[in-house]
Amino acid sequence: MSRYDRPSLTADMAVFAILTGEAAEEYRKDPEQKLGILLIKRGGFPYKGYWALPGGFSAKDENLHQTAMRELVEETGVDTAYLEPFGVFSEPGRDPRGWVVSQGFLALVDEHDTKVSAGSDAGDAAWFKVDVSRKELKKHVLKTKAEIKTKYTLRLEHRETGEVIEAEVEEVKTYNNHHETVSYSILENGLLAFDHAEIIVRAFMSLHEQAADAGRIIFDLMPEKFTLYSLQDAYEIVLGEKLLTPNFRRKIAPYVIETNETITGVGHRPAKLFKRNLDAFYD
Amino acid sequence: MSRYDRPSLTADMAVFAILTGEAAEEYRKDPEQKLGILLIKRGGFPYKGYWALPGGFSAKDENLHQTAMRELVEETGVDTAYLEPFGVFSEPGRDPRGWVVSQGFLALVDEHDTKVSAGSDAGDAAWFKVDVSRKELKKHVLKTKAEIKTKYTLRLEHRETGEVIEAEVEEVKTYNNHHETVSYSILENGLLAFDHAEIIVRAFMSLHEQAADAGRIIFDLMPEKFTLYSLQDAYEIVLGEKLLTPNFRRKIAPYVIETNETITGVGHRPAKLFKRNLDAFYD
DNA sequence: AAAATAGTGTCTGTCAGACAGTATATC
DNA sequence: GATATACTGTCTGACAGACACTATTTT
Repeated sequence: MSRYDRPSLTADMAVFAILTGEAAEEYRKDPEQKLGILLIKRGGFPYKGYWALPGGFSAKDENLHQTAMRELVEETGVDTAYLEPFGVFSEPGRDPRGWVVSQGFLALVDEHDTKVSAGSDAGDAAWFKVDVSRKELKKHVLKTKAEIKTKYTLRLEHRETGEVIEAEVEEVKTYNNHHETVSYSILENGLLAFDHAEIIVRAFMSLHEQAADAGRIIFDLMPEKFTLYSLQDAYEIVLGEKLLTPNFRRKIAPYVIETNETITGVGHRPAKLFKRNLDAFYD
Repeated sequence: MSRYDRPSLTADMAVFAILTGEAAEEYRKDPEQKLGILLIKRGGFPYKGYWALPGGFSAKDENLHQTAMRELVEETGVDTAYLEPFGVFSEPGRDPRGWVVSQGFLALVDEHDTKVSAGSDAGDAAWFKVDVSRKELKKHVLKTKAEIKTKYTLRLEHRETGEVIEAEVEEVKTYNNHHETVSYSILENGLLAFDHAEIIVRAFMSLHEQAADAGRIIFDLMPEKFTLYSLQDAYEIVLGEKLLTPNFRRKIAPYVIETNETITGVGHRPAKLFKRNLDAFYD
């Protein structure tokens, strides 16, 4: 055993939340909601001054899920989030300090539960609005081999300062003898540390995919009580497309229960508040 | 950095294939097909004489996918398999030799491409027929918390010797404040080394899930040319249920192309051979 | 002809997509 | 009453489930 080198092991977390915009300018319109991700400005080398995902080293006496949970509590104060591993990042050279292998975690939280206070003291943790756009670059198909390149452009905007980070990640799907292989490479890092541009893109893809499949994962981004429109908005943000209200409501009806409360102070007819129907979540 | 302990890192592979049974006794019936997994009898301590998944340590200059591919070639001779990471195993104490973290890979191969020769010399690598049965144990639902326990019974049968290994793994899904957490524990190891009972069960679950969703993953278990019935059989084996032939064919029609060959020597009307329709796989 | 598998046509109910319409709060 | 959002009813077409039927080869 000891003749093998050993890597350091870390858990990196893509913490997503729905960010509610500031009160709208147009006096009666609803505030815009966006998908947000939590990033931390690095204070030390390497990548000093760059933005990175929250995360940290795993200790010998804990599993990686515990590592991630521990870091999440430290960074956000949240202790009951949806937390799920979505990929391992082990490319040689991904960390200039040496051999570091990272487990990526997808964490979904309700922003209001976090203690990442808005505009906190020069704080090094901040919410960024996330936009991921996808562009198929080329299909290259031969007899027994095919290659499809897709470019993902990641745009992050600092919620308070407006600072913008842009990064590009390329996905290559190779079909060799009908077997699919996927690989990623970073084309442009922007001000993101390490390979975190790739981790963020893949975390978003994982979120998107799960939302498209079962959908229920979106509830983990919502507060305890919510309106059906804010829920629909969350779906639309993650799926990247508009949904038709009647159809959406028909689909999620089994998963929600009406309360007898409504929202207030909105300048138009107030919406009813709903909560999750727990029973429907237990398959 | 150096003040942290470091784990050893390994890739463990659940190599699945469809095993075609011996010629049937009843003179004209088709041979039965089963799902098979490749296991290796451990020659050294710990767990000497127990069966384990093929796998090995990752080296500093390769990523985990390369580690897995390297091991797969060594063990089976196959170099173009479907190979996909499905989970990380990092529970403290999972390996008595120390801190070992393992990335689990799902590998799907066509058995006929492998060099794990049937009944090879006291060989320490062997195909086992796999059966996983699932039993929901209990639902325990309170106001803000729920717990669902499910027991998975794994039954492995050595293809040549008939040796049977039985293991049991318990899955606990906890819903706390509406957030799902899943954890696994091994109830009964049988003659399986380390936590490989859990890895095998979760690999099977991953295969099952992907087959139920998109379905196309099943093609990775098939040879280049196949009959629609053998394809349906593979689906049925992985999904664990019978399918209706006309509906199945309607569903997979876009993914296959008819050749003008047929199988021969079957004692009844021979079936046409089909191959994959590559174009349909490129989303 | 019997056995066994190969393969097709079509009815039906469910459900997602689309759209038209009604309701109710604030300003 | 104007504005803005809240909420509902129903038509339609696509598609999965079910089943009845025909076809073709070997023994």
